[in-house]
Amino acid sequence: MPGRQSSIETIQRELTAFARRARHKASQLHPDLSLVTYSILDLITERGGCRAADVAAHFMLDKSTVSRQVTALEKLGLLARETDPDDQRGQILRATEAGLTLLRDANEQRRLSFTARFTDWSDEDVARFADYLARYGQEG
Amino acid sequence: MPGRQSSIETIQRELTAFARRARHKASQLHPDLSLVTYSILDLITERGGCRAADVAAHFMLDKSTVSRQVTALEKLGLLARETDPDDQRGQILRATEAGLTLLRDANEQRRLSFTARFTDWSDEDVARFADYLARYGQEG
DNA sequence: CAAATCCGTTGTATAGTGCAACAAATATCG
DNA sequence: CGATATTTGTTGCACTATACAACGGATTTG
Repeated sequence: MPGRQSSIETIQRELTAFARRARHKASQLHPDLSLVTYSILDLITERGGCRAADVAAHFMLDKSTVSRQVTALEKLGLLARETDPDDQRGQILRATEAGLTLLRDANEQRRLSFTARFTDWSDEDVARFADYLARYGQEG
Repeated sequence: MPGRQSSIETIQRELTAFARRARHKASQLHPDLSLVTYSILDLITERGGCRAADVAAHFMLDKSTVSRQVTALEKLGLLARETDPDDQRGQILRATEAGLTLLRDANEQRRLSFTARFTDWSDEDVARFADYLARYGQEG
């Protein structure tokens, strides 16, 4: 029996290892979208349009960082901004058609890559693993 | 019933979210060691001394990156290099006493931080989560 | 209305990273 | 054995992601 403390160490080690590799893999998976731009595009799409400040808060990024990433996405034609009619300070960010297409494609490639990793796993194990991760993510 | 595909999407999303935040948190946790330098110090200690090429391979980093991180760790007095007597091209990297002390301290802080996150979890759930993560990490 | 606050941009600095070129040591093969 | 290839690490260069600070415009608050 491994014991709780040793299990926690395993979790820590494995999650850290994953984090270290994530950017590398993300860029390999889809060269046009970094982990961050992908995440931004995904968030604003999921929310049906949101503001840069929301993105910054959600990802714990500085607003200047978000501003630059958004500018980059806009230059690539993947995202459009419009001034919020209710508050002229803010902008509402939305993915363009091209952005949505790319996002769908990126999601699909990521899905395939992840799916390949779970070929040996039973449906039950996949479901439980997902539950644990969701629970972990929620608590922090 | 969520279904296998949707579980895989959850896993993907949660792991991605974790990766995004990991560096940020790591630097908050211990300002002297970044996620990468911490990982390098940990690896060479766990292996009882190893070479820069091994580090690069293990973390999928370019050798130049490792070279610079190792230089930085050496300048901080956390790590020492000695030429490998069996192969004068290579160097054997080892943590110094100061490096070991800092590593132990960083590990302890990380342990506390992780432990706090699992206060609501049963021992069984923690153990299963660790098993899943280890299994996931092994297959890639 | 004046002051404080919020939103986004831009200037500046830093860390992390990869690629390419290189030098030295070692391995391989004719 | 000797020429060539490979491995190991360093350095120059470029680029991305990031934070912090200063700013200008818009809105809220007192």
